[in-house]
Amino acid sequence: MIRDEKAPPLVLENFIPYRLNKAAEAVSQRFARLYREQYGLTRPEWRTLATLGQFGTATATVIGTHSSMHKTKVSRAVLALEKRRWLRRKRDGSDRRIENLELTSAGRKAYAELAKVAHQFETELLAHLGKRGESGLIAGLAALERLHDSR
Amino acid sequence: MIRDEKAPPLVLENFIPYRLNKAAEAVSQRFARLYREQYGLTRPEWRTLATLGQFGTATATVIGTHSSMHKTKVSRAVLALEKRRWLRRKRDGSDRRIENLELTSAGRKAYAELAKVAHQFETELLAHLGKRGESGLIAGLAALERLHDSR
DNA sequence: AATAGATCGTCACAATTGCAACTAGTACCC
DNA sequence: GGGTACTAGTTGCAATTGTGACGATCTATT
Repeated sequence: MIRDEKAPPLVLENFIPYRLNKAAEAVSQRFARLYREQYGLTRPEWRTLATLGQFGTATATVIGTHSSMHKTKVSRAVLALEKRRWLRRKRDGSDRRIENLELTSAGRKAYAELAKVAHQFETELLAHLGKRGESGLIAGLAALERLHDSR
Repeated sequence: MIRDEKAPPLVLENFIPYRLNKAAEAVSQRFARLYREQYGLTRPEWRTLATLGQFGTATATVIGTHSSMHKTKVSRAVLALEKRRWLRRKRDGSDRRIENLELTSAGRKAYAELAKVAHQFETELLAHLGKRGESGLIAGLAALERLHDSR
């Protein structure tokens, strides 16, 4: 048995949190180009659009919870999408603190296009991973989600 | 066969890039607490320390490449670690643009402690994922890395 | 119905980051 | 060997992000 006394205590490129972060970053960047270059959206704006497209109507707080964004990020993204006339604010009948947000028809159109782009990106991504990579990644993510949800 | 015509075009919480990002973020945040609360390090500082601990000596450029950080981030992290007297700059004999960076003994001590913390964190993380989650995650990350390295 | 405490969204401010320009130095190459 | 192009690292500035406080509103308690 050979023992290497100079082995570094930690090898960054093998360290799971680092690898996970780097992989996520790379995927995000690649995907972001699709909505940034074509539509000029930022990531918070994209997430807001996606949430609203999915829900039909939502408050800023709901958007933040659903898309894991801080409320100030949501606030700014909503403002930007409103300026672009992709969403509208409607006051709530029973609670005047709340804004019920919904996409305009232009917003729904953009959402439909971007949802298609997103699906295609995901499909291609998974295809490139191969069968084993795909099922592995999905199982790994599910395990991480279970871990974090239980805290 | 029932068909739901109102199914949203995209469900964010099932979208792989989003899930990957969220999982990575959560793991990072949890790990960051260990070096932030105990040592007052930022993430760029931690990565710089880790790289330098691993390599013994490295230039700022090498640190950036190895730890996937922009050179300005490295520059600022190096300055911070230098002020803390955890690293030293040495001029290169043959190229005076280069700074050969190395940890001081205080830096090496901190690195040794943090490397241990890191390993422990990783071990516990993987243990919590279960056998299937662990091997899946590793296979998935490997597949993503192959994909990105080949671009 | 008055008060206390929570929630919703926004804003001002500070910290962090990224970009582009810069200085200093090296390499090429005619 | 003088010009040109490249590389290493830093800095100033702008954009992005996070924090804390705020006004407005709602809920619960008494």
